[in-house]
Amino acid sequence: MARSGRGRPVTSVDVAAAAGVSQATVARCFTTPNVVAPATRQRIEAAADQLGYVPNAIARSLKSQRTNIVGAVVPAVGEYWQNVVTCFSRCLTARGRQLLLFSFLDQADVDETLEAVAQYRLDGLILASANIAEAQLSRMTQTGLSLVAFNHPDAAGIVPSVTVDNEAGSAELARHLADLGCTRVLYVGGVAAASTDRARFRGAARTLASSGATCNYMEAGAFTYEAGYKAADRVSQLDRLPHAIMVGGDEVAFGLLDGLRQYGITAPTDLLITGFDGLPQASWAGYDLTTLVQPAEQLAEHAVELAARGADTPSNVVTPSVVVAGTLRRGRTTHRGEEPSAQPRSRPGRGCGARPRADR
Amino acid sequence: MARSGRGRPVTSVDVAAAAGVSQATVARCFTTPNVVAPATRQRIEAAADQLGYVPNAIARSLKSQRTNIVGAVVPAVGEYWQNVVTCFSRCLTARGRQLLLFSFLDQADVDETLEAVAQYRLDGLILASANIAEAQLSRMTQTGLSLVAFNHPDAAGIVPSVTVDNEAGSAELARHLADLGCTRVLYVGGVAAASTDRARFRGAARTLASSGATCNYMEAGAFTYEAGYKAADRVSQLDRLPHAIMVGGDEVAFGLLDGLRQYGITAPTDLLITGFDGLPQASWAGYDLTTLVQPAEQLAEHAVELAARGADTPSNVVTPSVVVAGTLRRGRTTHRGEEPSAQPRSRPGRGCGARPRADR
DNA sequence: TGCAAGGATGAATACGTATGCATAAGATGG
DNA sequence: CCATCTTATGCATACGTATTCATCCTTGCA
Repeated sequence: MARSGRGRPVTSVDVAAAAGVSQATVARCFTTPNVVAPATRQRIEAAADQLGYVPNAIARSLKSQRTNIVGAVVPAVGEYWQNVVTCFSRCLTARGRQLLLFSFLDQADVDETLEAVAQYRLDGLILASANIAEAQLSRMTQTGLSLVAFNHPDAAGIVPSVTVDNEAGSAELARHLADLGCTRVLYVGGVAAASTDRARFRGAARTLASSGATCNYMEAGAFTYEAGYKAADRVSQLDRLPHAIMVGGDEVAFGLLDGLRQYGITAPTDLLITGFDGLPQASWAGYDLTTLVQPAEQLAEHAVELAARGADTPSNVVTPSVVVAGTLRRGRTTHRGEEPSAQPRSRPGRGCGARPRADR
Repeated sequence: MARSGRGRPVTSVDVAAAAGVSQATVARCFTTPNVVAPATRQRIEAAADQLGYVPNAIARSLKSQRTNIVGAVVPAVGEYWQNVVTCFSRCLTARGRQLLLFSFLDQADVDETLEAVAQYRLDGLILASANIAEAQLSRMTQTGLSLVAFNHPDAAGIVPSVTVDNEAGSAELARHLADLGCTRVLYVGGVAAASTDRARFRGAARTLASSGATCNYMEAGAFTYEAGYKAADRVSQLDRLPHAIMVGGDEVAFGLLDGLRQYGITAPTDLLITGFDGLPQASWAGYDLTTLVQPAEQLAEHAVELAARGADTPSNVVTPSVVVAGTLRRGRTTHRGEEPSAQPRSRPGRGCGARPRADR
């Protein structure tokens, strides 16, 4: 963005003048280079280089009606979300798009945020939160930009949605516990109102019931470490400890583990513990948590794909919903028998899980 | 972004027609409402509401030459950065601006990224990385957009810079150790080439030397958990264990702690350990690490302030550099004497530290 | 009643690029 | 050698808003 002689930023007009061609040719040189003669192109590129010309994406967006920007509305709290944001950014950068990020603390801020979002004519918008109101979703559908709900199973019918298979994943964890002989299980959820939380509990309860095991529900109140830490108080006051505790999120599980330790309760000695998400820390030797690893990179890829697609595709195609299976990670917290292995496995690439295979 | 009758998105012209006024008046109604007559304004607002008109920020930006968007180039890895990004987003949203995020894995991608950045005429750009080349910084200075270096002490002379006081913070940690009687200290840095790493080691070495203590340097190789975990191998092979290990970053310290435990070495029994950054996990009961808490929110506030300011201010003012003091957090890892306190202090708001005071 | 001042609005233009249409020059074929 | 087709380029316009200038109407005051 060098300045031209008169202090104005350099535009394609300046380059055109310097190269002795019309502005239109300069524009073509940067969008469809193959339609301009090699000799001319060289002259233009030389002039552009010398003047320090940088195409103006704002003007380009105004004319072409596409910004090449995808927005993401994401909760401000939690390791899980921070990881997801990073994946979004990487996926978008990889396909030459930019990420406009909105992170909100309070659910109430979302309305305001969405209003601000609408002003920028984004190519797509990823709504990443398990408790955006369905009414709000329907309203956004009207606006014509391609929405994608991330990690919000209940939105599947309304807008294109991308989630891990919460119910199946939770069922897998439950089966793992049942196989280990657990018959009394406690499910510690994050926020009961979250659709992810409900789906995970459903999967656990269903599987355990079919094995003749019981599964009570307790709400931690948030998907945070502190919530888990505090939940430990209530757990310790139970008449009898359950055989196992399934926790709705890894971060909550960490808090619960640390909290229970204050009461002299440890896993796997006194009870077994599982998490959900597969955060990097789950692989850390300090916790070594059994959990369901979300293929974050793969999920992000799908979300970005759907969000960016909307820019080109007409809206007559049906809204697809993607559900990806997670992977069970067995850690020390459900490891009955000998002592923990001496060397925990190396941490799997920031918890991003398996990369999407090229052939499918 | 509802569509008008002919399928085109609704523009201020449509609203003007519906309200029986000119487009100019509609525009004024959304930018300087007080100059339009109350009655007219009401008519316009009604028409806008009914048509579902949303102002087009792209067009607005093209005309007004300011996008209201601030960019941030941030490393894709590490809890520390994820936390900072969240703070950026919050600060920007609070002042009605948006965050365009670029997260890079490989340092080599930065060049490419910066090129893409330049196309969007951002109001400001925050470069958050301790090892962006100085040559690159100088080059960016030419472009006229207001740059801010975040967490890159060495950039202070070239562009406006915002950092925690690395040297003083590290000195404070060192003094803490010296007071506890440590005379042989090992400094485990993340990346020796990073200017933050150098500043922190400088502060430690200087302070310890003046107390008659020694301070050797060891490079972990990265600011990650794994790097710390692997560094534990080398530490265990030392002839004599140091009295204390100062680690250049909390995440590295977590890895080191877990790694050392494999060798039966624990803190504070066998040696003392300090970190740097003040990540949320440092307060978790599982680690309870002594560290220097970076006032992330306050730092982000300053960075955003400087970046956003550039949009209005002429560039004749000198480039200021902000250095904010961190806060010492004493944890169990340097706690000589009785057993750990029963109830660790509650986690301080996502490690954002003290909020900026209103009165100063 | 007449005139000046001020307030509200409209007409016109600019921001920087992309693109349809027209045109000129060269290439190809009969 | 002319007709036709292809290729490269220029002209003009549109994208949607902000803003300057001019105009008209209202109001206050003499």
